[in-house]
Amino acid sequence: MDKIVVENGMEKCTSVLKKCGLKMTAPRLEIMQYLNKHHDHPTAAKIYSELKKKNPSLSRTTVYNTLETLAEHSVLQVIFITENEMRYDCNTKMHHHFICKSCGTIMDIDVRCKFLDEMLNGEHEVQEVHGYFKGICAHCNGKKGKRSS
Amino acid sequence: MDKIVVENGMEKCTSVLKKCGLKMTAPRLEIMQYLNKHHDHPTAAKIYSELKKKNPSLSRTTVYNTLETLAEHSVLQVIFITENEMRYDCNTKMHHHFICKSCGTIMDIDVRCKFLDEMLNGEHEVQEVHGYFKGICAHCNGKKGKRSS
DNA sequence: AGGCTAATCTGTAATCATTACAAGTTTGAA
DNA sequence: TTCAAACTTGTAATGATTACAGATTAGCCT
Repeated sequence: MDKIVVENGMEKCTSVLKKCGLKMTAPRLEIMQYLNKHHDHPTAAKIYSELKKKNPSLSRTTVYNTLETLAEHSVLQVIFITENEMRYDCNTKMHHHFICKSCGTIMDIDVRCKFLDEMLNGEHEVQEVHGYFKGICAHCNGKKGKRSS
Repeated sequence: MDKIVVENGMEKCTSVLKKCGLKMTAPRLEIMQYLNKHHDHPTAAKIYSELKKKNPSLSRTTVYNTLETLAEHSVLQVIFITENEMRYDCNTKMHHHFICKSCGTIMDIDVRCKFLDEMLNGEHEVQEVHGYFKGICAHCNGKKGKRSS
């Protein structure tokens, strides 16, 4: 495998791995970097095919293993918004998503509704909040709305 | 296949099918009835295995086809809250779900947040809203909360 | 710097939910 | 009753994900 090259901006990734007690490996750094650069909530297949180009020895299994490991350490979030495939998001704050049924863009939506605190705290112990919306985004609607990265 | 038996409470199902321009068949009635009776958001596999007991000629494919057809006609809703499997809900009103990480119970949660109208209307065209929460339900927490069916 | 060991990576094969397809069956209308 | 379209059925295919076992490596220790 290629030697690990610490590119600009990769320091954050290495410190995250150290904090988690995980070894610093090329696949991990590459996957973390990819997710930091691409906020389009890619699938494992997309990540694999993109990274495979630069690192042909990369294994599909490694991508799955790495994503699972990083998710376990809360370095990234798994979301289910399209059928039968996991998507990954390095934004680990509680937030919702909006998928455009026309172009497929998946956007983050910050949501902080009172109902969560009011209705659920004290009764259920909420540990994760996920939400998703489907429709046609402003961009596809021809309106002036801007599309997220 | 067995003759279609219109049991008590099945009239609603037959009228729904008629309204949708769908033919009245045993699998459809059985699946609709099952979902009307069981609000635990079953998977296709669960529905299949349960209905197979009474109707051994039932095909897995039929269950999938029927669920897809009914979803297309908005007779039921597909939700993704557990990994890699679809779950079905005959409650077609916009609502969210809460899954207990301990017992697996999936509960409906009515949500009507202003943010939807305020933040999205006029820019994105929202057609579907889904949301889900994960945590430990009141029942598993030993609190007095009641569990939905 | 060199050696060691647990952690990690890799490729192949298995799993599991879902879908495709083609042939047989049935509903509902004429 | 007849018929065509709609529907059901079983088998085979698909595609994402996981299991597994052997090869490799990061990071600690000396």
